[in-house]
Amino acid sequence: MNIIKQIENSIKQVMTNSLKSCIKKQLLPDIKVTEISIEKPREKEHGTFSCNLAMIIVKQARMSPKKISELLIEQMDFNGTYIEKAVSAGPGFINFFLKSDWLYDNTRYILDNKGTYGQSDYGKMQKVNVEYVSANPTGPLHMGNARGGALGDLIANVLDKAGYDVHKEFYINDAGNQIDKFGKSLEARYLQEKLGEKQVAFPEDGYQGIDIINHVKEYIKSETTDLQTVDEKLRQKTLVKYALPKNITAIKNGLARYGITYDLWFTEQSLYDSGSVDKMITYLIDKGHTVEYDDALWLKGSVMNSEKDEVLKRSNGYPTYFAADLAYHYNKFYERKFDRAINLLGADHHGHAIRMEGAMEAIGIKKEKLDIVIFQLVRLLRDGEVAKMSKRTGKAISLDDLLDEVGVDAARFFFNMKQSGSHLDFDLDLAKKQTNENPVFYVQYAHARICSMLRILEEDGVKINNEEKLDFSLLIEKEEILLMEKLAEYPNEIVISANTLEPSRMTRYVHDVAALFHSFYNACRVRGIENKLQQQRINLVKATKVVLQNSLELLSITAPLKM
RNA sequence: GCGCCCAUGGCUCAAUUGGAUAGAGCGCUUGAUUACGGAUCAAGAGGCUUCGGGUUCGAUUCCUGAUGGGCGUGCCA
Repeated sequence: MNIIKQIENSIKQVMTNSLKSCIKKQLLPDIKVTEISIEKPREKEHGTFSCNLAMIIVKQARMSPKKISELLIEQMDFNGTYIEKAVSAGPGFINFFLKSDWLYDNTRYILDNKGTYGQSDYGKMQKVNVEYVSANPTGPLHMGNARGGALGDLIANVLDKAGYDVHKEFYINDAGNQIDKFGKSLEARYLQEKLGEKQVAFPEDGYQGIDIINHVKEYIKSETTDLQTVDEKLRQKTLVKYALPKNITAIKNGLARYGITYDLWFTEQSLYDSGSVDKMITYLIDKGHTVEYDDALWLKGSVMNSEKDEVLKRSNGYPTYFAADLAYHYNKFYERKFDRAINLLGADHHGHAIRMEGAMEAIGIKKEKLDIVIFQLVRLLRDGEVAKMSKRTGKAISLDDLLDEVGVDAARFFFNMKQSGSHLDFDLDLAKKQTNENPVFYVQYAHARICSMLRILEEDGVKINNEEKLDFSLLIEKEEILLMEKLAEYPNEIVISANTLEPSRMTRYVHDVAALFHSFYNACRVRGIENKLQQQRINLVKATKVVLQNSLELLSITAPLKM
């Protein structure tokens, strides 16, 4: 149940009926309305919900919005709703004030449902494929992957709770050019180990990372056959076959530590093995979407709204990453029948994203079915300065380094504090601080405080499991009402996040819940008060705990019992 | 050059996707505990939403121009 949506619908119904009645009584001309929108006003004095219908139909009604709103209100019938009154305000808004029952009912609902509170059927079990991180397996995970991971995982979680059938996927780029490069880099390091560093040139565009050298050293320790004498191709292939699975395992372990697991690790190579890439290319040729020049096969720019053509098959006969990615998307939509696909990409890939979106129609997929979420790049800050290198390893800071330094909870929270479109400065010092400056601790403290409160009450001999007939009618303090209102917003926050694919609002939401709880805590005592009120407050505290737990779980952040 | 993204108090970000008096956190100032965890709370100061022009009942939001920044513009992925 999503009580906000439910009430919005009931208000829409009231508005529609009232409009009909106005027209019937010829108070208003026959007005056509396509969509009535209900909003949540910023100001408390403007009610719990408001509607701007009167202002929208000004032209059709040929009347002042103020007058229209008054007519509409006169014809309203609130029977069977939570509405207490409707008031015309400002330029012509109609503000709705609700009876407190809606909050009491919802709080009861939270305790009846606990872990499933927040779940809705908004998505109607549409099959959605969410692909994120998909890091190059030629090296360790970097900060872009870390942000994409936290964001993608939260998007997947939010869609799941909003009632979509979500599949989480990692696309392993284990074919093509960069694997060649990986092999050549390994080979060069191998020969350098064997013959001396100066004797063998390292490829100009090779992978410089120390992890390549480590792979080779380990390989030499365990090697049975000396690769110096074998054929170049076989040597590279052998080294790749040794090192690539190790890298993939490291990525899997790193992400698992980060709290991310996938339904499927899809390999690019499988698209070649099954002939899907060739089929894709043939299909595009048949459709007349391609053109040949400079010994290469190109996808026409015109079919993807681009000025430039895009290479599908290189002059050396190898298909490009772009061709494989088209085959991959064909696979998602046609072979696995997803209704929707969501890809997360760093801003450094937005060129690819635009071309992919453009090319969807060319392979027979409606472009609305593919959502590419571009997130801006990350800067790490330490002592107010940009931090590029890890202090410990001297290399670029990897996900593992970050988790060692600030922990999973802080990383997950910080990467989701900002909208994907904005650049993100990750303050390492702040993430480590165990003070009120750090929002993660603020939120977790609220949860720990609730736990310790309930523990103490129990030690006092107070019954804290009194959920048979839940009554909240004594909760009338401002702090109690505000807290209950915030708890009621939870399911809708999830729906909005799923809808916009912008779930950073969830970190703000959980922070708000914590803040309102702390206010409540300071204003309303629970311990040592009259029994009836005490029971109601205990149950409010427990409902708060449920919402904190659920939203922290959504973010993959722990909800500590004490700190 | 062209394309995409961004610009909001000192700092980091919001603004229900076009709504009412632009909100939070940090920092700053003042105050609160013989009581459930002071890792908390209450209050205050701080804004020409980068700058022009346009669209309309109404613009931080949409269009357009300028300025400043990030990224892209490969037979890389």
